[in-house]
Amino acid sequence: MTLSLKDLITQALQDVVSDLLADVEANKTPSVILTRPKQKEHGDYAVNIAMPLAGLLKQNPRQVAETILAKVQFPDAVESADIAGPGFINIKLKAGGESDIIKDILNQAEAYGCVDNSNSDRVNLEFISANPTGPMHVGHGRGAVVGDSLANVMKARGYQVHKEYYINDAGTQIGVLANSVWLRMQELQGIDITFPDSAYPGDYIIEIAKEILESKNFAHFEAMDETSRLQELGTLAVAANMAMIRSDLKQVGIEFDQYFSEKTLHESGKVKQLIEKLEADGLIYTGTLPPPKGKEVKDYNPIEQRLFRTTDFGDDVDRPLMKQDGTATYFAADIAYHADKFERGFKHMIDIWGADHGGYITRVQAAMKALTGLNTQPEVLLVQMVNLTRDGVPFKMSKRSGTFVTLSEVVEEVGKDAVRFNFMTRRIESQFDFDLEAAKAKDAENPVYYVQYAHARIHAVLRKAEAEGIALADINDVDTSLLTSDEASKLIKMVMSYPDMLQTAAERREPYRVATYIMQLAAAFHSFYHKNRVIIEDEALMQARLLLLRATAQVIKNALALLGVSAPEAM
RNA sequence: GCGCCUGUAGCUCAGCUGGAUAGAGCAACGGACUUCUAAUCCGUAGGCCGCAGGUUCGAAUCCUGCCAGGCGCGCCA
Repeated sequence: MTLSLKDLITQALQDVVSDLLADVEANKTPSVILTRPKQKEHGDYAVNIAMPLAGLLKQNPRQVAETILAKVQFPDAVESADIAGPGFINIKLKAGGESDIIKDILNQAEAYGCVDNSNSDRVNLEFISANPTGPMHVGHGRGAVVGDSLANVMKARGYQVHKEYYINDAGTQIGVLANSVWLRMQELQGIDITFPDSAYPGDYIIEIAKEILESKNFAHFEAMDETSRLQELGTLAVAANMAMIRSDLKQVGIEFDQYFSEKTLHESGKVKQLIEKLEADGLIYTGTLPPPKGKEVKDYNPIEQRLFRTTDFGDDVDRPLMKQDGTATYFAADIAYHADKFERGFKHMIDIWGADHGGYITRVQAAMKALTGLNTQPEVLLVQMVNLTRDGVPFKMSKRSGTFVTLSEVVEEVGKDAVRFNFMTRRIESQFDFDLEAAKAKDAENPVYYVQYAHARIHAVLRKAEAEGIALADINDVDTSLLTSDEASKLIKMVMSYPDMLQTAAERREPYRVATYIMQLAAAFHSFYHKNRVIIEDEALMQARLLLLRATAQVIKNALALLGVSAPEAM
């Protein structure tokens, strides 16, 4: 891979900076960062390197900038470099200096923006992990879409990403599920039952009960003792729910590399072994936890139990790994799970959790630090809650009441593309207000149509050109330096910045940047479209514009693909 | 009480890890279709960047303290 013009300029400046600092005792050399100025008058690139340097060299910034400019050897494509304001260096490129890049875009096609790096560490990306006790709701959907897009973005930038779904198929909620199904089965047999508040009320439970009764008759379960009956029903119900979840996921275009069952951790003895190891390492002691803060605890009775010294590794309080009845806590299984990932060779783990699990981060990280000695494992991304409204009226989602809105329902109403794109338009740290009616509306409020329209519009122009018998010139014969209008320059800059944007999105785990970028790119195109007619008499300029359009369409398509959104050629 | 997240235009949100005059969309107002898709574009108006201090050449961005909202805080998962 050759260095881009931006890299060459950066390098040229960096060399001078190192040179200047050679005589000065500096702890670290400030790095040169080229930015795109907002104002056009400030040139194509701006560098602020003179400012931090001024302090180290004990000169004023403008003076430093002058020294730098006197020494630097810029590449030929640089037209001029001027000092401005408090000490910025504004760099102006020769006309068309960068426009050849759009040829690269077409040559690279689907690969534009991607890097190949098969030597990179493997990354385990765990997301969604919704309990297999019911269908996924829209809140899960946000995590799902964010996780899948992040995986795509990171893969594009050379990470080896392994997508994993952790199935919480052990624990009390499975017992509740099994019992709920059993009650519905009895009900279906005409037996009079009372359905307690503690059971899952959703209609899908009835569906599962029906399914089970179709494959095995009622007498089979009736004859069993309660424990084994609930065990078998739990297994069947989990399988049914997971099938439903997988189908929901397929509907939004998400597939996992691996579904990992919590139950297998218990059955294989991994959880037990983990506790034994921690005991052997002297990380567990007998103690009593203080009462929880904040809320009134009615009948708090202090219990002496075996506690894991997570506070030694940054946690707020030590954590129990075993319940009073001797079974493992969810936490114990979760550590075993993360330890298992580590053993499978993943030194790098990313977990995407809902905001309601925020309090869980420090203890898992503390536990993994204790087990592996690594400091930053795992990385946890918290996705804030989704607030559902219908025409502005809050819509509660609750599995208990059974009135929750499923992801599947929303996808059916709104469409996969709209759901996926909309969920990506905000940073994960901000809560998402999702209005069902607004999301259903196919109007300008839905940004996905805006960007898809840009793509379709380009293809309309290309179709028109074809219909008029205009042959696309060979890429190498097109003179891109003819693209000098303001709108063209902006559009070129946008398509050029795609790889940088992707890199930032991957490094910072911020896939929403892709969505924001596409909207900006689409805006730059629409603006160009209105001011620059493509199919015109001037053959050379027309070919240049056609090339730019093709490059733009390619970038929109590539970027949308990362978000799992289609790029229609006609709308 | 403690921890995490958030607070930017009437509304929904960006703001490229400290840069130059804080930007979009929606809503409001005014323009642009006999010409490649008006699901679009152009313009006008709209801002104590929650509040108060601090750090420095420079702060929406970093630090501290408040205020407001969300989430969480026993052997639930």
